[in-house]
Amino acid sequence: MNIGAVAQASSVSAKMIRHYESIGLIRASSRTLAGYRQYHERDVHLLRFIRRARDLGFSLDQIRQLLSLWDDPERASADVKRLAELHIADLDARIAALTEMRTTLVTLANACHGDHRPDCPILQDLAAPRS
Amino acid sequence: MNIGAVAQASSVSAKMIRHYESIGLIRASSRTLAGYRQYHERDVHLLRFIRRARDLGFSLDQIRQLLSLWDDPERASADVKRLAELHIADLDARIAALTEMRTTLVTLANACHGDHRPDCPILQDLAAPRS
DNA sequence: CTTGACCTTCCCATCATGGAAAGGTTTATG
DNA sequence: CATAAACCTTTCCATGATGGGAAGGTCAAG
Repeated sequence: MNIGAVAQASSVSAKMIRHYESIGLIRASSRTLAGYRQYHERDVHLLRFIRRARDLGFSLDQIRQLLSLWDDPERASADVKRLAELHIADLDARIAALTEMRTTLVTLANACHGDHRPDCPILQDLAAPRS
Repeated sequence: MNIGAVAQASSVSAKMIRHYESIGLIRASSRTLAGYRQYHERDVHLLRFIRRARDLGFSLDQIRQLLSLWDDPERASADVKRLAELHIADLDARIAALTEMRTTLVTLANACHGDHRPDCPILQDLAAPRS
């Protein structure tokens, strides 16, 4: 399989496959005489794993750890769970930060009459000195 | 005031003040003979405005628009409100995406016994082909 | 044999921020 | 006055994950 075929099969762009190779997240594939990368079915599995982990918000560094656990038949599920829980805590923090922004903004937007008048609590809040 | 003093007073780093100047978000300040940037109290207000908007998650591009509305005594509050509501929608989308990741991960983590055994639903899910 | 669809590498851009280097200025202190 | 500390200046580089595009080589079908 050429890179385009694996890309399509794994939903990871060719661009990203090359990038993952360059940063050592995946091993360099073999090449044809012309220098084309050659892939196999197991590479599709690997890339799908990566893609799925990305979709769950894991960073490439975390994925690196997940992959090494995936590869290790001796792994303890506790190690995987710990990684997942760290990531959940991270998601929680981000969600909380965004939610706080949202709450403040909604309050401000509700206070803004939103008509032709220049008077606006949103701008007033932005301009107010914080204590 | 030198840049360090404004930075402290506005909670915007000197680095960022120079950057905002370079991208035209704020106007270039006057300089001393030695080339030091000179700022005044109103610059502190401006930078605090920017900082506050950043804290609320507005992008620099959105802040550019907010600033031009702030500067415009003829603005309609509706214009500000519209910007805020667009941003709220954006926050909602991001919160929803993160929450979905979180939900999935929590389910997986709960299913993982998290002990010494290698057996792990989290890795199984990551490795499973998506339909 | 040409055309189009692949592939290659390399460079650049995003977004907001920070680090560090190499050098000039100002201020306080011995 | 000399020197050191604490400023300031510009310029280059890095982050994280991704994409765009250029310039050029390869392969398969018409």
